[in-house]
Amino acid sequence: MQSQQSAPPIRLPIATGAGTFIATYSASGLAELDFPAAPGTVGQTSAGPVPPEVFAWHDLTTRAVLAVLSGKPPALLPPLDLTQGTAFQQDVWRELQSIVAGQTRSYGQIAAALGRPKACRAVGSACAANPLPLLVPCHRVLAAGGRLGGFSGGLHWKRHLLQVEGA
DNA sequence: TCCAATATTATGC
DNA sequence: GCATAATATTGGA
Repeated sequence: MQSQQSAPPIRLPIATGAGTFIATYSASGLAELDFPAAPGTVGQTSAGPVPPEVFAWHDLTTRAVLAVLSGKPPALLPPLDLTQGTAFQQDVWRELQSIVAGQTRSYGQIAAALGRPKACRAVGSACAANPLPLLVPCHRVLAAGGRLGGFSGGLHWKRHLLQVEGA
């Protein structure tokens, strides 16, 4: 890369009934989505003008997040920038997006779908590194036997999301 | 290159 | 149910 940083990440808040999420956009699309942190902590949202592209992405992201929180699949998603993870992680995230709302799969199932049936633990690590919870439905991945595994940002989110989806 | 950690799973008690 | 071993992938020293 050149020494010039012409495209710094842009952070925008998403206000929902459950709190304010923070969406981070790169030059390629939505790069990260954070759960509401401390109450009142909106974080450093980007100052200055927001590029038209990002503004359009943020509109799609906002609607998608609100839809998922309501237990409905997002009708349209902004371009996702998943170039930060390893090849294995990107493979896992791509597999997660194929899970339909209301359906659940186990870490072992995801691992098997990737051709590594014994990589269940690695799949869990990949999910933990998922920068886009909700949009990449890591909350629909359970441990064997239908037990809840873990979840970044708190298990209560995972439980709530599964409940509204009827899973 | 080696070591330790992990959002798992299977087995044994 | 709880404890233990095994397995794949990652990140840091």
